[in-house]
Amino acid sequence: MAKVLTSREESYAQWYNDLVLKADLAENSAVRGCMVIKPYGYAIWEKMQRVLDDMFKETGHQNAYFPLFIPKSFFSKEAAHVDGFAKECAVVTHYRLKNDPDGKGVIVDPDAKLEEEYIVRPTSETIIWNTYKNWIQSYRDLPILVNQWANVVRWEMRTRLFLRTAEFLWQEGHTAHATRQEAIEETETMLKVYAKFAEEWMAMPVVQGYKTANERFAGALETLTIEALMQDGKALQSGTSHFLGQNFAKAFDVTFANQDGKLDHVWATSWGVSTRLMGALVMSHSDDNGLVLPPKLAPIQVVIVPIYKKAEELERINEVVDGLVVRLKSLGISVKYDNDDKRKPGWKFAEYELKGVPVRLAVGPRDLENGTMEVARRDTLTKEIMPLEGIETKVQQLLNDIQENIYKKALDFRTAHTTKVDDYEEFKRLLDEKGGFFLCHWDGTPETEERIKNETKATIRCIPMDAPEEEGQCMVTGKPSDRRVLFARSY
RNA sequence: CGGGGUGUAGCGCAGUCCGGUAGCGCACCUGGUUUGGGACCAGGGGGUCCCAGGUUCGAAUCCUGGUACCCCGACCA
Repeated sequence: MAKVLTSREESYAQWYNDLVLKADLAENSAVRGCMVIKPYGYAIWEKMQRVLDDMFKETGHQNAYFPLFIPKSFFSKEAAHVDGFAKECAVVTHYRLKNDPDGKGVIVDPDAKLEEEYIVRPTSETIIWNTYKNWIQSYRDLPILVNQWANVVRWEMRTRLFLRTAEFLWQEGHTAHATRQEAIEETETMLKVYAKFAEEWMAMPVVQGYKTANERFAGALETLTIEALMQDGKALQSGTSHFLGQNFAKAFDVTFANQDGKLDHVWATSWGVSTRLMGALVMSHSDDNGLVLPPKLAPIQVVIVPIYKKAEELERINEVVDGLVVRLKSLGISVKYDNDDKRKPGWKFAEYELKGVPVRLAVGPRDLENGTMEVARRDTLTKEIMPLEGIETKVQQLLNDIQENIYKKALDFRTAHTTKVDDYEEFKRLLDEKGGFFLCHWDGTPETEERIKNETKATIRCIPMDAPEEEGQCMVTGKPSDRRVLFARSY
């Protein structure tokens, strides 16, 4: 087969880029740092959205929509929040263009300068809390459980398709609660939703944990995260859920009367996942032949390719396949019958492999004679001949097997690349030689964390939720530590 | 924002050192033979050589300035 991708070994970054482009997921646009998500890539995102949206609804949330533009003054009300985002905000200063008096084209009309500039939202906490202020008077108005699907803009220095783009699509949940406890529970619930989505739909194992103070969201008291391990041994933060305490309520003066009639500030959370998940999906499972998609998120789960010489043969194949398509669809399987005469079987095989279609069925004259089909699975690249009779249930089972298998494969990889290390020199050595996750003792100080980051480029991805208590000594300072934390180099 | 690289047909590239009027592969169009892992043969169409200025009889090629994108770093989801 013609190699269309750079191999992972040759250059992981180039492989990723080639794959996103060649599998028709996305491409760079005329706008610096902004991508075009192509129909096939967007179809995957839509599946992600649908599943997540259902999960949000099941946990009691409703969707709403807030403005793209945020008055600069709103933005600056929460000090930590400003610090976190100020350096990467796009700003709208004018509202009109006019013809260039000196010639061709248009210029910004200097007479149309805005009284107050708008920030293009990098996240919506400020506009939302300014709004919630009007929605909340009493404990009876709480909780507010709202999510929005939106685009946001963060003017990044360096961008990579899906992993970091100047504009990206995401969802942001913003909730308001009467008690601290309830808000904390919400934060945890939503992290669990993300973890479940990552593992059961994306087939991507994640570590759930707490961010250290350094890595926390700007304005949060606690940030929970799911961290996934990519095939090149780097971590990818794949979703975050923040306990915001009363910070935004105080900044925007959002109070409510509790059951005792006393005024209190509202407790807040926010949580989000973005199109970055697309990058995570690509880097979790794919190989040098192309994309490998989990069946549960694949836009096309089964593709059927006819093999024929004459038009009469195709007609006979069509008859057989048409019935099968109906049976597969009735099982809820998304199937594409590609009997396009302009492409040949070999071309189609390669194309659907590149695009990560989990199962491919091929039917030719031999199969018509024998009452069989050739069944090929993308994850293992294996093929077998199966009887046509009852093949739809076999295919359904196969899709489940593939979903499980790629999860297991990713989990095995993570297990093999998660190392307990107690010695700092060994940590540095293994970080270069092996990569992956490292479980190490840390003295809990931002200074030590910073030092490790500067010296090794590894950061604390999280303090895992399930980390067992374990007496130990910080690998750098030797000071006491009561549990191991998760280190890695990351995207 | 620093370092490196690249802009030539829809895509991938050669040609640039050493100036002479643009080429290869894929894709596309026509016809035929093909079709169980990216088919083959024959014919054909397609270019402001990133932009602007300069040098020259003549610039894809040399000079000056600009611009866009990619990769590596610092910053971040």
